[in-house]
Amino acid sequence: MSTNKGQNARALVEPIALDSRTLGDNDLSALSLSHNSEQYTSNDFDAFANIQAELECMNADEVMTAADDRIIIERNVETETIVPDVEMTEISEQVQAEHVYSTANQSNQNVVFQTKPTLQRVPASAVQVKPSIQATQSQSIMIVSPASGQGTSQILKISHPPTASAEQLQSLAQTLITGKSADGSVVQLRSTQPAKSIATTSASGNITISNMQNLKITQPTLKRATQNVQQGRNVYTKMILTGNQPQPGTHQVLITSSQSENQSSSGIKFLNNSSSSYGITSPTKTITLAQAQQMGILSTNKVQHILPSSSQKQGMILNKLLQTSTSQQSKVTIVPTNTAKSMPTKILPAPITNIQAKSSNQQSTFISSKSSVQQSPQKVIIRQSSLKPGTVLGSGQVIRIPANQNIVTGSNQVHQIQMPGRHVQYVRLVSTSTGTTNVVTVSKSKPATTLQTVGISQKVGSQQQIVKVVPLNTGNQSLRTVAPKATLTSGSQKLLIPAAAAAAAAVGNQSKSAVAIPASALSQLASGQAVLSANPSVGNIVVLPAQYIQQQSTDDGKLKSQTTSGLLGSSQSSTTTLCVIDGKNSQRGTYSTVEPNGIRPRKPCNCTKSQCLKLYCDCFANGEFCHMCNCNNCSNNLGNEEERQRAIKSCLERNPNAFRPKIGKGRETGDDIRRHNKGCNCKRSGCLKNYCECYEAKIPCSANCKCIGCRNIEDPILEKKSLKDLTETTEVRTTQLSLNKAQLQLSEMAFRPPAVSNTGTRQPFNFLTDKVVDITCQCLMAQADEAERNMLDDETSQRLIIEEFGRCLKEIIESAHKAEAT
DNA sequence: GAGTTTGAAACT
DNA sequence: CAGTTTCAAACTC
Repeated sequence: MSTNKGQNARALVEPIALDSRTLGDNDLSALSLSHNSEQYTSNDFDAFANIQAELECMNADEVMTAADDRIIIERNVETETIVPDVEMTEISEQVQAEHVYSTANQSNQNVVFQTKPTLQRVPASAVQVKPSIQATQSQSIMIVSPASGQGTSQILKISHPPTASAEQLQSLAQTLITGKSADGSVVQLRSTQPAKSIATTSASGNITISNMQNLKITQPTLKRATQNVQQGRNVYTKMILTGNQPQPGTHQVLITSSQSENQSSSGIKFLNNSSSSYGITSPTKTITLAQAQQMGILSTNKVQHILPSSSQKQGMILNKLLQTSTSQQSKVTIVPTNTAKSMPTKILPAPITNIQAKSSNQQSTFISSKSSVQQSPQKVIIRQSSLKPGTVLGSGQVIRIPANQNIVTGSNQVHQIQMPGRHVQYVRLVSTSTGTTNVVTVSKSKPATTLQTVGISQKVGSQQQIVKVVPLNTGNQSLRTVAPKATLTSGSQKLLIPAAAAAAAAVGNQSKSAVAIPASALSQLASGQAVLSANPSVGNIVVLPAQYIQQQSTDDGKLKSQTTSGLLGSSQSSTTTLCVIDGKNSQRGTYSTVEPNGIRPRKPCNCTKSQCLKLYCDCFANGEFCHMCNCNNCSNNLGNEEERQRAIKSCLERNPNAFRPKIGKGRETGDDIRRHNKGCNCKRSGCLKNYCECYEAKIPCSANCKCIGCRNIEDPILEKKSLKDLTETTEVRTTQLSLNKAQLQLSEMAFRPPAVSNTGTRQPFNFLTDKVVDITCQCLMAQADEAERNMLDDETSQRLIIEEFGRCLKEIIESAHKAEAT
């Protein structure tokens, strides 16, 4: 295992999408955990995952070599701390049952499993458990390789306390491996019966065959891991592996499965009840079903991951993976950790200051505990569920943060913002090697989920820099900002992004549909600026420097949380907005156009009377704080959070969907055609100006619109034309339609002559009623208009009009003859 | 940059 | 729910 010392912290936050279809608001609330500022700097970390699972899909021959019974990873291995993703899909047969498996085995074990490529079930004969000779660490490695020896092998690393017993490891491994059903869609977290099927080759004699069913079932000892079961919608089954002797280093493994109404979901929760710090000395890692899913162990279908709450009020909402069933085999995402400089991955942005590099005797093959936190590269990744499994993210440690995780205002914290009906926002923050933080990815969130903000603190040099990420509402603005309307370049504030960073961002877009922004670029962004991702699949996020929030908090002293339910817009509009506030740039009222990397600052508002607390204000409507705007008497800021919340509430009372995106995707056809959810009401613009929200969003008006004289129709031919051409073309069409209509009316009127004349005979002139004459005149006028529009000379125009008149007369006469015949 | 137009939001 | 007013952005000059 190579190590990369000196690499600076790297933080990636990848979005994890939540699916409202599988996870309702209640469900989210049930899973919601709040976080305070001390969450990651105190013993609260103890509540987080303690078991690290590392899977890596690689060729069996290159995976590892066994030397002295010690597993050596010859390849850079990334460590990942994953905050459980939540997905309500799989049904667990164990409902509301919590099992605590207590063991007190002090021996450390390295376990090697071999199973079938499908990993659906571990054949008894295929499983081997090999204790590591140098079992001085609390980590075990399981190699899952195809029984045939062909294909890719997967490494499952499990960090566990020294007291972890072989049974625990086996059970855990077995559970993980058996977490995939035969069809790849059902995840069963039931306690497997690995003991019966596991043949141990352990020479230590510590490994015994245990049946998990025989384990002591107790009430969960994890007070913080409470799961709210909401009326049977989501029931979680917890299997807890815990040490009998709570002590530093003792770890608990909580495997949680949930059951929802229509979909069953499973989750694995790893909890650490020890009081030991979440430091390097006891690297902990949590693997969720989502992770397992992504690693290929589990099906990509519907896996729910749940993270343990850290404290009584600190709950962590699990992210729900949105991935639908994919026939594609999941690959293991390999994020090369800085092997030499790698540091234990933390769940969520752990406070770097509290992490001490203790080169413990721990021999984690995957995690290097040598580097200090400041020096260790740290990458926080909120993984977007929609991403294909196996996407190579790059090197660095990975931290997965649940999309709906609550974040309490404070430095180093992850914020959760409850957004009823809104999508989860994703942010990937990547710190460069120089210690700067990069906002890499903002992904699209799902409705009926909660938004989360992520605060990441990192050391930049000797100064710690904290960046807060606040989800934003997407909407038309984002759409139009992305639109090639780059007309405000002059005088606009520049978003300086190094070319290298831009290139990196481009690379990120290729693999992750993400936009990378170097910290330096972020620092250059004016506060309140919105960085939009050209990627339509990303969500909106506002990044606020911690100091800004802190300052605001200090100013009014009442800033507590960024939880603004309903404040932030959902991101169905599938665009991402990053609002980076660093407080450094004082330029106001300007914004730049879309950057080459698709990032664009937010446009400032100019509100004067609304205090930016009404939907008139785009900032407010998009769930953003006004910053660097031109507004007057603005209350859309942290200093007026109370008032702002009232305004949000008021808006939601008037319209519960007030903060939902106006532009959605058509569901009926299953395509991705965007449409205005509410529709426009244009009357005079013909829906051909930006007054029209549909036109502004570059989408044709739909049946939802109540516009008058709409010309914003979906016509591929017309779309290629300019506005002027479009207008003219539309006029031509209108004229032709009127002409055709008049002609049709004439034909119909002529064919239906009036009543018989007094003489009893039907003469042609009897058909020349006023109506027929009127229609004939309309035909002639329409023809005249058409000739004029075509810029025809008078002679030609007259000829056409006369010809039209002749046609009318002919039709009248023919109609008369038909009438006589009848 | 001032004034006008426009349509969404807010209000009645 | 329809009509009116308010508002800020879009637009024009």
